[in-house]
Amino acid sequence: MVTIYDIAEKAGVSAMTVSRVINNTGRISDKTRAKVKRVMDELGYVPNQMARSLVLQETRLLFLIITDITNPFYTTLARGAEDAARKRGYRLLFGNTDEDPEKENDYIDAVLKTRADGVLLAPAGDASLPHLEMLRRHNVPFVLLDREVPGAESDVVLGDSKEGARQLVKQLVGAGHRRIALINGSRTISSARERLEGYREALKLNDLAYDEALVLETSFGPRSDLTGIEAWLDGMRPLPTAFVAGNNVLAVELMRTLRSKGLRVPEDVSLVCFDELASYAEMDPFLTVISQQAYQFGHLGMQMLLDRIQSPGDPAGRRRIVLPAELIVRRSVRQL
Amino acid sequence: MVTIYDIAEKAGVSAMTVSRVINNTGRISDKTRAKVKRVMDELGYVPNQMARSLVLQETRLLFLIITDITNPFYTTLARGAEDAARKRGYRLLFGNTDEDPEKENDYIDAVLKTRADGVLLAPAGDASLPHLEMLRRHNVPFVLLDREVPGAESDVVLGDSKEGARQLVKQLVGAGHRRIALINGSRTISSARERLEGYREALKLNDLAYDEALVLETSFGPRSDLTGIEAWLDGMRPLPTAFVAGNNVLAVELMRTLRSKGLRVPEDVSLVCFDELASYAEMDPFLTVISQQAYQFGHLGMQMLLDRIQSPGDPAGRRRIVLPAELIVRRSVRQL
DNA sequence: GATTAATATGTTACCGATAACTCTAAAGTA
DNA sequence: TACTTTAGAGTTATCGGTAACATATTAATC
Repeated sequence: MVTIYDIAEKAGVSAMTVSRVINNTGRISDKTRAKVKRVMDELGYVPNQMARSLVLQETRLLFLIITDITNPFYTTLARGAEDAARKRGYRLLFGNTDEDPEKENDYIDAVLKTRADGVLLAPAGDASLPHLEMLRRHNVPFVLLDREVPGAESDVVLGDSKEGARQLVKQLVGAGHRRIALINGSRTISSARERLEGYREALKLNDLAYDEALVLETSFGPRSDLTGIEAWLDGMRPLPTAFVAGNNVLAVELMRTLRSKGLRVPEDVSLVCFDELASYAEMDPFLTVISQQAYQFGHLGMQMLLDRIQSPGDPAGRRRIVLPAELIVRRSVRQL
Repeated sequence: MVTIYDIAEKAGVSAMTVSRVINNTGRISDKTRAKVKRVMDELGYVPNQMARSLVLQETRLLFLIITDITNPFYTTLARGAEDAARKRGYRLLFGNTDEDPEKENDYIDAVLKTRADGVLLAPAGDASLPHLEMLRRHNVPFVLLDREVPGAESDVVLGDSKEGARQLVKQLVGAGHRRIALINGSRTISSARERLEGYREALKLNDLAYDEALVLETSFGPRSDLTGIEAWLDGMRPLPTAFVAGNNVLAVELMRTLRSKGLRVPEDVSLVCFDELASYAEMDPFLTVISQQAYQFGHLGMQMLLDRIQSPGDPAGRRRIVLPAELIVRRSVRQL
């Protein structure tokens, strides 16, 4: 590997002069600068970022840790985060946890070892608290995305899950449904709790009883973790006329299972959910959903993070952004 | 930040002893080891990866550079690559180029600056050649995914695009179609060329004339780059009875445009394409596709890369893996 | 022409780790 | 007992950069 010392020797100057040319600092005569640059080109010099970071105590590296890289909500979010990071000269490392606190722990470890300047994290769940404490202990700024962690007073960008759930239920009730089921993620995840609560509130508001049998708590994905849907369906008699799914992955799995039982949506049962399925859903817009501004989650979150990083002394308290939920009515609800 | 020197001082040993405890090298008495470990825990020590890499000349960091992070083909591929990398103790950095050679150049630059141990690259196109030469010049092992670059003798994992295109056309011809259009990615991309060629071969084999007007060359995505579909459709008289799309993004865009013109698939026109749309496509399997083993692209590619990295002296020539194309027949082709 | 100021460059120390070598004391050997 | 091993540590140099200070020119000022 070519180093500044190689350049320095060949150009007949000191290493410091080369460093100055690279960083455009200090004063350098045009002649020297030209000579150094020529030698750099000749030898194909590329600065060693590690050596730089070591002395500068700054890596310009950020981590984005998400729970499911195949979920379009998160990839869209990732794009938003990446755009914002690039714009301000930071590089972004992605991590994928599959909602597994173990894997998340591995990534937190990587963050610390790498001395990343900050972290954008969609936490696996409440069990992420020790990880956040770890980050705080090591003074690594972080912003949570999509989910809160009780006990961690952190910056966070959330969707309005409770209101979203209310709207979905309201939509169903408006279409005449009275037996409405909910398939949801784990209660260890704040957004799942909020969605359940919104669902219950909306039921109460419409004088519908809450029936535990109509609620399935499973996982937000990835799909291999989704179990028990079939048994749940078989256990409900009579079958609900409508379903609310806590996210896109659940909606898909539920729909697949319904189909395997010969049940069609919306002819036989109605279905609404959180999140768009994919950009491909636009091909044949079908599901009535609460659409979340995935890109904004990443973009705003990244901006908050960079603000924290670039003004570390700023005493400003915790920042909490709640993005509104938008109901998009399509064709998956049948009017009873 | 806590360093080995802090540990050393507090434990009353030298920094080297601490290093030995961390890496489990050399000889250390149980007593000393225990003492050092205790101090490490107390102070919450985390090794500085950069300092380590600097002296070891190895980062255990790999880059995966893909062209579209919102395309499920690539996210599935990414998962395959990540799994393989984790298993062997490497960390993975993702980059997203949007098929833009400029952005790709930025990432190649990042690879070099970071001194990553290797790169897995889905090249933006033939214009990526200088980037590959750059990597070679700096002795960074790399493996290409999904696309070849003429002039670069590199390891590569490909799909059998030509055969895939042949099968798609054959399927259409078998259903009675004789006026078959192709919407494809840029000819600067090897897989687009192969798909075009397979399309032409299959036409010839079935005594159908090749008509340039029936072929649109646009982009494999992201969607904002897709233009000219509507004008192309309007220019074809009569309209083809069937379409082949060069990938999933194109299929979606085409379908959306067709729908906006009041044309339904398959009632009015038939459509087949490369790649699954998303895992969500399984919800309501509809499109007849050539399904590629996206996970395997990433997994095998990563294994090849790690093999290269871990036996650098190995003189073995270029390795080229071609994964077979599998036709999955569903409901998007109408029998004429 | 001597002094001061500005410009251009060099020297040294350090960031946080590890390799290679050295040293010391206790154990083993003849 | 004298000599060799060996276990368990320490010292020093180095990886590739940059900050801070020092120095040598050249130009400006009186």
